[in-house]
Amino acid sequence: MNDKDNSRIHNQDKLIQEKYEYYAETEEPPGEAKGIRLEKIRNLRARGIEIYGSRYEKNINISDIREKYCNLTQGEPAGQDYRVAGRVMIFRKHGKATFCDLKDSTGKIQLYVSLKNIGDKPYEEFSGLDIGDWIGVEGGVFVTRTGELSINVNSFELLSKAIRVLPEKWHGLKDKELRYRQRYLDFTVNPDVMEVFRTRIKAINALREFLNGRGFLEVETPMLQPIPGGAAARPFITHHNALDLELYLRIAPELYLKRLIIGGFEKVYELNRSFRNEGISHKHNPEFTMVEFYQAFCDYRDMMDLTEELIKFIASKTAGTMELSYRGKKICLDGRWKRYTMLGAIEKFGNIKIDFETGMEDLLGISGNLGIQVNRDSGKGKIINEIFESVVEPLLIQPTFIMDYPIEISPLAKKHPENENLTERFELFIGGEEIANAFSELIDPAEQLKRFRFQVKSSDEEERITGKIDTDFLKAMEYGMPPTGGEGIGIDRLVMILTDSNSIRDVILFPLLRPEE
RNA sequence: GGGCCGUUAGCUCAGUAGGUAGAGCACCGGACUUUUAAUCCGGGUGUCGAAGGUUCGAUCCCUUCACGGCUCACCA
Repeated sequence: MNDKDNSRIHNQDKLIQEKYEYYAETEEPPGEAKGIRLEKIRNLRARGIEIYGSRYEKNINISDIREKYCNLTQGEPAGQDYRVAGRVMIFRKHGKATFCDLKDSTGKIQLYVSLKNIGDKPYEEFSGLDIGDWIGVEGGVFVTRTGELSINVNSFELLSKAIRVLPEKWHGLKDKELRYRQRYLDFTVNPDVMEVFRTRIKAINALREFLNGRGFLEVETPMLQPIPGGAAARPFITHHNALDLELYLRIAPELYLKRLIIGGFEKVYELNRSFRNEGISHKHNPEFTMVEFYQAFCDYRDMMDLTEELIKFIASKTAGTMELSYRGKKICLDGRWKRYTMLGAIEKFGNIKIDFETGMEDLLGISGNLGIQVNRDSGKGKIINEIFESVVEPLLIQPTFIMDYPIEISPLAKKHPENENLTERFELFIGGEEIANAFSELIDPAEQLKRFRFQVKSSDEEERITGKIDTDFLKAMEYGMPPTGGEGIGIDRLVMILTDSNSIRDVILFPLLRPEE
């Protein structure tokens, strides 16, 4: 051993010494297992073994091995060596031979490591590995006596050492809080979780593929907005120092996308993260993903057709089928989806015949009987919507469009030509959940101003704090906005349905949690 | 924000009519060259979420708090 090696080991020793102190002093007291592993690291380093390695030239994925050798039989040599890399998940030690499972991003495969094959010293080193360590191995593929496709390891390399212990192999990590807080562990030990997010990624790719294929342009508009608009929600407030400016995280990209339509873009979309400073539930995360798309010269009926095609396309690219299972219920996306007006749906599903001619006292009586808390100052439209949500919404398991929403809850939608109390707006429901919201956009700036004013007037104290009217948007509209169909789809909710997830947190990689302590 | 439930070993969970705890996996020591949650022998590694209170004595009973889950409300 030369001086250079000596000083390297000395430096490593010093480093691990510091590390040991770091864990001892700044973290929770190291449990025995971690203490033992730290001790182990010290020993490995004293022997000149680097425990945090660098690159490893792997030449195949585990899933590719499985695919390539699915027909390999016992005793038949595969005849070629491969280099794979991954994380050690479990050991089955048998004295002078060891089986273990190696996991990479594509799958798991069994390793067979025998003293006879790799030699005394490497075998001893391999025996010192822990569950959770990352290693690279080189060896040939074969099938064991029990029929398990395996790699007969000729040599291995430690790529990175785990000094914390992975959760249990059999039950995995169940504690939801730990799963969300330490998502990396969730992925490591609960393989289904990665599938959920692979589906999410596929759905988003399919969405882009579909919209790009239809000539929509993907754009990016401000997330920091001086006036948050496009939805009714409380925003997050932030501040720009240099401009000394109060800014808000967007609650929707709507008003900026419409500016683009005014500017001459004909079809645009934004796959956006929006932020709403409101309650957290199994359906709500403070930041969430949606797509908004706008198409000039269209109305809400065109958007309905487009939506139906879009969702079917996404389902075919993710689930690969039109039959979904969600919360124990079968959902069938095939065929033409049902379309009802809101008032028609209330009559059909609730056997309640109401409209805007119905007297206020009657409406209050009906909502009262349904146990709905209604503010007496609310307009008829709001009460009708409450009745709809209570009576109809939970029943809309199969994909269903509900059309013609009351004007007072639809400030950005065009007035219905046949009923001034309604708008050309629809929502799509699947599995009892609202998935999409769309309308023929209101393009008359004078009417828009009137609606904004009504919103501000009828909003409560809290909403009024940020209930400023976006006059810059109105100005844009005054230059002339073409008739446009616009829509928003909640991506998280859609993915929940595609993956049969009960909570939005199960489809968001890092859902917001209160920090520990 | 309201209601209900939970928090015990690294993980999954038992438990104590109040006498400071236990099982599987993981871990440590030993045996074992084709296992599949390998097996066999030996070893509990813990501030029982936190702080008060009651008590001779609290992980257990009471109060408050923290965090989480489910649910209702608001919203998408």
